[in-house]
This record gives sequence, structure tokens and C-alpha cells, in this order.
Amino acid sequence: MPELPEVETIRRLLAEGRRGGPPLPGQRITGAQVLWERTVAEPDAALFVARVTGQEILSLGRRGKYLRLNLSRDVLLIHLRMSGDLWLEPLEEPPHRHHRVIFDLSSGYRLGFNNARKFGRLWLVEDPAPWLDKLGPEPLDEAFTVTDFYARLHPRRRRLKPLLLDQTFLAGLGNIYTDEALHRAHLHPLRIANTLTVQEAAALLDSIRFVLREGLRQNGASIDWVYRGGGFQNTFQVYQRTGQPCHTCGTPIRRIIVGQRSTHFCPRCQPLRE
DNA sequence: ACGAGCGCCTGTCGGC
DNA sequence: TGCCGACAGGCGCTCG
Repeated sequence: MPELPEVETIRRLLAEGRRGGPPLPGQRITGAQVLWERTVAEPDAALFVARVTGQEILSLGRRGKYLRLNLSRDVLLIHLRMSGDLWLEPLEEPPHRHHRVIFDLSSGYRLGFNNARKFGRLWLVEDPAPWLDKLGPEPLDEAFTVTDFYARLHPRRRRLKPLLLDQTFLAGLGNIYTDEALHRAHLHPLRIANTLTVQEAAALLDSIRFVLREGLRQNGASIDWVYRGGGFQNTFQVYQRTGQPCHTCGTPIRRIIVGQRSTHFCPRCQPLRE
């Protein structure tokens, strides 16, 4: 589900009080409940509840697809995986049935970790470095240059699609934005990374940044019952457009499976060479 | 290093 | 209407 633009959109809305309740920073967690045990990866659920209760939310950050709630004592890391979301709702209302962990807040609202497919995870830790340090560069970080990107691509013999989905290579891309970026860069998803020229690497980084920024501008994509409200889905060029004409050349978009993931591309605009 | 297969889960959709 | 398979924005694991 959520990729970098969706996670960042949720972060912004929660930080700014535009997600159905007041801004999270400045609120105190007055209680918590774990409704699906496996959601809490660390520490165990009982300790998690005891330790998070009483802490104040100071600020919200993001690294790759991880949301980071900086609390007065600890850091709460949240990974939404396929279907996770964070909701604010008044305490008087009953919790939504897909909430897996809920936090009662001093403002009279509840923060619900909503997660139909139960893949999402929370970690309450003093130091998030062991998780975040494994991640590759932030694609939108201005300090990350084409030269850096080419240097990372060059030693790799993996196909572009699985490589771009690898969060230790680059942090934040998922299935939608990877397909869209490859299409925009005219690169075939099966192209081997170390065959790219510097110019192709530059085009790819440009395209990655373009589609991510466009997703952010549209408040993310929302292709089903999760994330209604995002507008990026209306600008998909290839994702979920199997058989429909390419907006550039009219050739039907093809769908193949790469690394067990659906992969969409235009066989004419993204030829496989070398 | 790399890829394939599988597990984790619930829900939706299309075909019969 | 009901049933059944395919599919879904992610990622960790094992095994070649």
C-alpha cells in the first residue's frame, strides 16, 4: 500500500491536525490497547502499553516508508506495510473494527493504527538506528546526486524492478511508483542495473523524483478502500493499465510478473536492450 | 549476489 | 445468489 508519498502525506496530515483531529505534537498518550498482538514487534505487548502510556508526542518524522513518532522518552516506529493507516477519531466513538492498536490521547481523541491485513508493525525503542540505518538513501534528498546513484547502480547485476523495490538500495519506492518511474525513464523493468549509462541513470533518478513529487502534490494514490482522497491514481501511465493504450505511443500496456510482483510497462517506449 | 517460493492476512472483484 | 480463484500499495525468511 503506502509508499513514500502516502506515508509522507499521512505524516503531514497528522502533524498539522488535518486527519480528523488536532495536531499530534503536544498531545500526551493517556492509555493504549493492543488488539492484535503481533502488530507490536518490540517490546512485548504488555510492556509496550506500560511504557508508551504517559509519554508526550513531540514531533513526527519519516524515513523511507517508516513513520517515526518522537515521544518524550522513546521513539515509536510505525510501518504500514500493505494496508496500514492511522486514524484520529473522538474517544466517544467506538473504535473501527480494523484497528489493531489504539492510543488514547489527552485531547479526547484516539489514534488508531488501522490495518485490515495485519501486516503492519510497531516498534517502541530508545534508538531506531538499527532499523533506519539499514535503509538506502532518501530519493528526494538533494544531497543524493546522480553520481551517487550511478555509483550504487554500477556494481549491481540485478534487474531494475526488484532493485528499486529493495529498501536497502533506495528507500521509499513501492510497486506503483517504481513502474511509473521506469516508464517515464523509458527503461525496461528487466534491464540489468550495471548496463545503464550515466545518462540513463540520470533519467531514472529524475523520473523517480518526478513521480514521487507528483504523488506528494496529489496527496498520494488511493486505488481501493485504503487512502481515499489521494489523486495520483488519476495520473497513472502504466500501473493497473494492462491492455490499455500507452498515453505516449498507443501500444497496449503489458503486465508481467517480476520477483512475484505485478509489473506494468509499455513494450515500445521501454524496449529491452543489451 | 541474486532469484524463486512461501508465509503472513483480509477484502474485493470477476467469472461461472 | 453463492462459490472460487486471482489479486492487492510490503517484506522477512529459507533454499538453491
